[in-house]
Parts: sequence; structure tokens; C-alpha cells
Amino acid sequence: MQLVEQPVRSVREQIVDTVRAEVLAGAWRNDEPVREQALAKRFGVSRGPIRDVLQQLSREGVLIYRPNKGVRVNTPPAEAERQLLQSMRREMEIFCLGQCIDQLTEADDEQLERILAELTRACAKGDLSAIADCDLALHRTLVRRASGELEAIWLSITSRLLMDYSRIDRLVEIVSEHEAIVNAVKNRNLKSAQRAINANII
Amino acid sequence: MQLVEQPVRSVREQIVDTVRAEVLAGAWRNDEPVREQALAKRFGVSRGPIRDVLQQLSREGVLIYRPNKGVRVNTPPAEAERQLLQSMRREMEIFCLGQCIDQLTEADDEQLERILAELTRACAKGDLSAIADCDLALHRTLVRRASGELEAIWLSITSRLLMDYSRIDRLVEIVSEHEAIVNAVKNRNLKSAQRAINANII
DNA sequence: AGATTGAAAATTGTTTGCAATCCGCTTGAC
DNA sequence: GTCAAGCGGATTGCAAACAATTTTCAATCT
Repeated sequence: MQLVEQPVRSVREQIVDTVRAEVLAGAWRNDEPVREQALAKRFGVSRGPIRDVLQQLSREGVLIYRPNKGVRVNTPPAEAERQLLQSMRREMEIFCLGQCIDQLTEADDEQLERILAELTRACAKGDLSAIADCDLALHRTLVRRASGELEAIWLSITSRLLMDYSRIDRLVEIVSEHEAIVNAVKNRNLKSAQRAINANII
Repeated sequence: MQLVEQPVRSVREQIVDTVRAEVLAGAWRNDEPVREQALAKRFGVSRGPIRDVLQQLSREGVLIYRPNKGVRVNTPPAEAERQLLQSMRREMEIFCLGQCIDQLTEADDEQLERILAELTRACAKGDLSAIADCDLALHRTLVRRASGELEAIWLSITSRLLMDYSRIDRLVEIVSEHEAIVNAVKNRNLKSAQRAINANII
């Protein structure tokens, strides 16, 4: 399912989103290295694009790169860093809501609804990888509407915050929290939407 | 001169830092595309590493990438975004100061002094590229000491903020402001250092 | 037995070649 | 004279081969 719409969605971008969702969901061991050739074979491309993907995910903080030794899954941030990143993420998303809420279209509302439906389905099935993907996609849609420039920064913050997504257990709350966000956005109620975002980013 | 010390400084990293400093100093036109082959020839490498460099600088916001059309110099952020980024940069640097100031060594002090001397020299000569490089390097050293994880995020924020470095005119103030930072850090005076940082990030 | 050395396998870093796409220019029709 | 179609050069995207580095593992020595 196309969660984050994009005019030209290159092969690399697709692989990036797939790999990120899997890592955030804890599907990969963090003590064994990620091999370029294995990924190249899996996605049916050469090592060139795979190297680009690994480099980008390393810049995001999902993977970590060491020269001549490849990449491995990164570890979640320490508590102090985590609090800083949380604070920055809140600041960004509340800003982005204010920037974008008045220029959202019905197509955006439908997009958010689609992601919410997919998130609900993923939570029901307990599919952690899909949950991580949907959670990111929903917030990311709003951030992107505000500013494509901020999207990259936001992603590198949020990816790090969600590095231990596999430990979540509040599946039901995830759905209700995001329902509150989408409803407030659909009603173009800025204050309410910002409150919902604040409640979701804990 | 080696402004940001690093055990293994790969060829790509060097090219990244060089290109970034030049772009921030306004040495490149922002309306004409950056050609891979020209850069490859200039730095004596193939197009492969150059593509990595351009991709990284695009993630940082210094350059902007469009599929099949290469990259060009990015434009500075709009005023609203700029204020958000400033706020986030302040939050990060003040946090990082608190994290690192008690574990700095004399070698770090000397490193900061070296950068400050180089910055002074660059300001005297009016070498904008070197000024941008030193300014970034000084703050970056402190951020890196606090957390290598945060460094990438900080860089993508600060690079965007300095996108119009070529328009600065307060050359003398730049030196004195950074002198205040370095002196406060050398005295391990956290409050004073944070004040100096606050005064420098405007 | 344990440590050490050195070669072989595996992996990453780089270059080169080729296919696909984009841009500028000419050419031709209207 | 103006505009559209198409052709050729230039540039990016991708793949495969090559070089450099790291890791593995067995043979050897203490």
C-alpha cells in the first residue's frame, strides 16, 4: 500500500522505507552486520543503490556505519538524548501543524483516513512492521505538507525515537490516539490537533 | 588544516566538508546544476564517491536533489522555518554543552583554540569559505563530544541556517562571540558558556 | 594447550561501461 | 513568424568487474 504519496517514487526510496520499517519493528538483529550483497539480491538490484540506501538510513540513525566494516542496526538513544529528541519532535510537529492545517485539501484528509485504516488493520493483526510504517507515514504526511525541507530533519529525529518500537504494547491506544489526530485535522481545529499530537508523542 | 579531528577520515568525508564550506560561503551559484563528472575530475575520483557526497549533502539540506536531474544548491529556509530551526539549534547546543563540558580534556581545549585561531585568521582575510568552515567546526566539536548521534541532526539543522553565510558582515563580532564561547568552555563554566552560545546563535 | 602467523575467503570501496532520461537545437509544417 | 516534433549531445541511474581492506581459519611455533 502506498502510504506516503509521491510523484516519482524511485526504487531507492521504496527500499529505504521498507528497510526502515523492518528495523524499527525489531525484525533485524542489532549485533550482526547488514550485508550489501544479501540486500541487493533480495530487492533484485545491484549493490550501488543498496549502498545509497544504507548510507541514507545511517544518516537517519536507523543504521550505523563504520568505514570498511559495513553497517549494523543502531541502538536506541540514551534517556537524556531521548528527552531532547522528544522535545524537538514535539516542537517540529506542532509548528508543522500550524503551517499546514489551513492548506490541507480533501485529498489529504482521505490520505490520512487511508493510513489510519491501514494502521487499525495492522494493530489488529499485531504486525509491528506495518504499525511502524503507518505511524511514521501519518505524522510524515503532515510534516511534508508543511515543508519538504523539514521532513528530512524530522525523519532523522523520529526514526531514532522509534528505534525500540518492538517494545510497544499499547496497540489499542495507538489507534485511538491517531484517530484523535486525524479527526481534529479533518475539522481544521488547530488547538485540538496540537493537543492530540502532544498526547501521542510521549 | 584539520579542523574536525577524526581517526579515519575517509576521502568522501573530506570532499563533503570541502563542498559544504564552499556552498555555505556562497561560492556556488544556486541556479545552475552541480555536475557529477566535473566534481569527480576536480577531486580526482570516480563518479561513485561523488554521488555519495552529493546524496549526503542533499540530506543535510545544503544541496537539493531531483531524480534524473542531478542536484543544485538549495535556497535558505523561509523566515518561519528559520525561527524554528534556530530554536532547535539552541536547544541542541545548550543540551550538548551540559553533556560534554565536564568530560572535556586539555586536548579538546587546544583543539578549540586552534579552530579559534584559524577563525580569527580567516576573518582577517575575509575568507568566507574558511570562516564558514571554522564556525561550523567549533560548534561541531562541542556537539560531537556530547554525542556522535546528535551530530548528524545538528549538522542538518545548522547547515540550513547558514545557507546564506555569504551575506554576513559582522566579521569582528564573529571572532569575539566565539572567543567568549571558548573561554567559558575552558573555564568549565557551564552557565557562562550557554549564555555565550545563546548570544552567538541569532 | 594456547598464541601467532599467514594465506584464503568474504566484504567493502572504487572504477568502468552501458542503458535510460533529460536538455538544447534544428527542421519542418502551418 | 511561430510552434511542435524529432534528433544528438550530455547527464544521470544502474550493473558488473576490479582493487583494497577486513575477517576467518588452519597450520605452525612456543
